[in-house]
Amino acid sequence: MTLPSHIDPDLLRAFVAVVECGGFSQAAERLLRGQSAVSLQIKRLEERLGVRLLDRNPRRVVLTSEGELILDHARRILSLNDELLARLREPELSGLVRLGAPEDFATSHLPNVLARFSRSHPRVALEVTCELTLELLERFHAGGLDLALVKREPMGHLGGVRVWREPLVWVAASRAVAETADPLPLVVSPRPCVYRKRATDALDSEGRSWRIAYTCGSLTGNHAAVRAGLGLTVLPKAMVPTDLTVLNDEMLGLPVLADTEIALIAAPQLSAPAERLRDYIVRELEHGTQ
Amino acid sequence: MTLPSHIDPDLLRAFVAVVECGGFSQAAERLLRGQSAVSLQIKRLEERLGVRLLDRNPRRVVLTSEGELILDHARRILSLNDELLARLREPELSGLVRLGAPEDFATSHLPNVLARFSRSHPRVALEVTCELTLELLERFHAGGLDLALVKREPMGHLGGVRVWREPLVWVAASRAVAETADPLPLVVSPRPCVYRKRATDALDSEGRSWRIAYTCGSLTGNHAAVRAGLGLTVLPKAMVPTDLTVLNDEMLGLPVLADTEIALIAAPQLSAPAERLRDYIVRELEHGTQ
DNA sequence: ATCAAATATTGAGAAACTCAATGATATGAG
DNA sequence: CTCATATCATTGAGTTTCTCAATATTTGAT
Repeated sequence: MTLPSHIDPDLLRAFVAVVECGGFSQAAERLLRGQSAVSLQIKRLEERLGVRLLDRNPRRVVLTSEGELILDHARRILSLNDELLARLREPELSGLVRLGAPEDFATSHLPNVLARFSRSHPRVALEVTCELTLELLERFHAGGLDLALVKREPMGHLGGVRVWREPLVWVAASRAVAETADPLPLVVSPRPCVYRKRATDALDSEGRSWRIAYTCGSLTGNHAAVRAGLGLTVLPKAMVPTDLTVLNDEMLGLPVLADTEIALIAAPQLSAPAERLRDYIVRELEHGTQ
Repeated sequence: MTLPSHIDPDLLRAFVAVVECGGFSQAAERLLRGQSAVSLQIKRLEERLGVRLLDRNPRRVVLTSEGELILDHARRILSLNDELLARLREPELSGLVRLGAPEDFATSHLPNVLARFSRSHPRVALEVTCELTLELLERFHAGGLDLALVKREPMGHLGGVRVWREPLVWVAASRAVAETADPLPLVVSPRPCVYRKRATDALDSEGRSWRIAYTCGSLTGNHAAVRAGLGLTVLPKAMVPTDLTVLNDEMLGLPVLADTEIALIAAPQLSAPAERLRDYIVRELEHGTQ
């Protein structure tokens, strides 16, 4: 006996209705269908799946263990189904969404997500602002952004939903840079930069001396400086340019860095398009390295 | 024009196939079906949804914006569908899963989840161990647990997947306890307790003096002590017994506490039932207050 | 035993689906 | 400009599947 490759949602709906109503007849009423139809639907479902889903007694209907196993799935499928239809019913979204993001994130993981979003919402204009996290927060709280992706200190209470987590690593043009230099030369973004703080705090707590060798507001500027051998920097693992070297912590006595967390924060009363983008980002990034 | 309430997954599969193959004919081949069938399927889908999904040219097929909007959803529905079927194909799971959890979590949010799991996997035995987080970790690393839910310091690098996050609050029998007493009397679990450390660290960093007034290994024991006015304790917000009072931080000068994070960690080579439970817990708790 | 309440079955009619063949259309080579 | 070609659209017949209404069967309580 071979299982089919598709399950008719109609059958699943009947199944869920029977479970929730506690009987075939009540379910039939709710489904605006005859009792025999429901009976046959359940029978069909059971036949196709090759398992018994419900134990029928004249008094009550109870789930078998296979029924339990499926119930969750069935509900999820139905809710996706409904969501899809609901989305088609509502008019096409249009408007402007102002999104803030740190430059590194905006140039690495974000573009694909935004591109897909934009293709399915051609009348929504996206305005992306790239700044350092603390500046983004300022702008956000001043009402200048609908949504912002910010680097969150693990302790932080900014609220928001975490959408990304990634190890932070030390990066240099070659191992030599870290081996020889004693005040460790750092290449980082200017002052309120989260990674900069993360790096210097970690070094301080190990009593290792450091100095700022180069500072540049632009990410690629910093990459260039590192490439030129001016010093080390700190980057999320997935964003290390291929021609730079990740420094293995233990070997060089560099401190371990806490993971980066990127969280999405949203203004109190979002417009419909902003709300949609929020949901989209959360869902798309949800599988980011946990 | 009224939308139907169900979408035939078969049609969605055809739609996705056309998008992925870049054409009706290739899709037909993949679906083991005639080209006209695919053409009609797409037509039906478009008619039912009331939107045009694909722009057809003899050279290539491109998604409309509505198509983009749906594609994600369609893929998700199909993958749930497949997952459900895959699950039915495999033999019934059986065996033992050893799960560790802190007592508070094990008595609050966990039971429902485990009950549902157990109903759909009647041949899987669950052995739940309640201990303090650090003891759980010890036991876990000694190979004594397949899965463990542990309180994670936000900084922590235990790995694992976060499954729960909840504000931590100060709790007492009445406001009076915190107002009058100067060395703040605390009711907490014995030593390696995460909350205990969280509380005393927070107090220390504000220079507020405290003393341990009562210590008990059992959660309900601690509740009783608090109820009797012996001191304050710290609890996740949702777990405060109704007859105890949550102390509003600012008023009493109590420090703000970082959120609790509960993470699920898993042994390297999980048995099939343990793997299933892991997935189940992650999914079920995924909507816990972010 | 008998009854009441529930589900199961049956057969007929309607609807939907697939196929194979044919029609229509845009693209690019000559 | 014309035509060959690859591609999707349409048509009509045959088949399968679904629903309904009526009827049979099952089960547990009295």
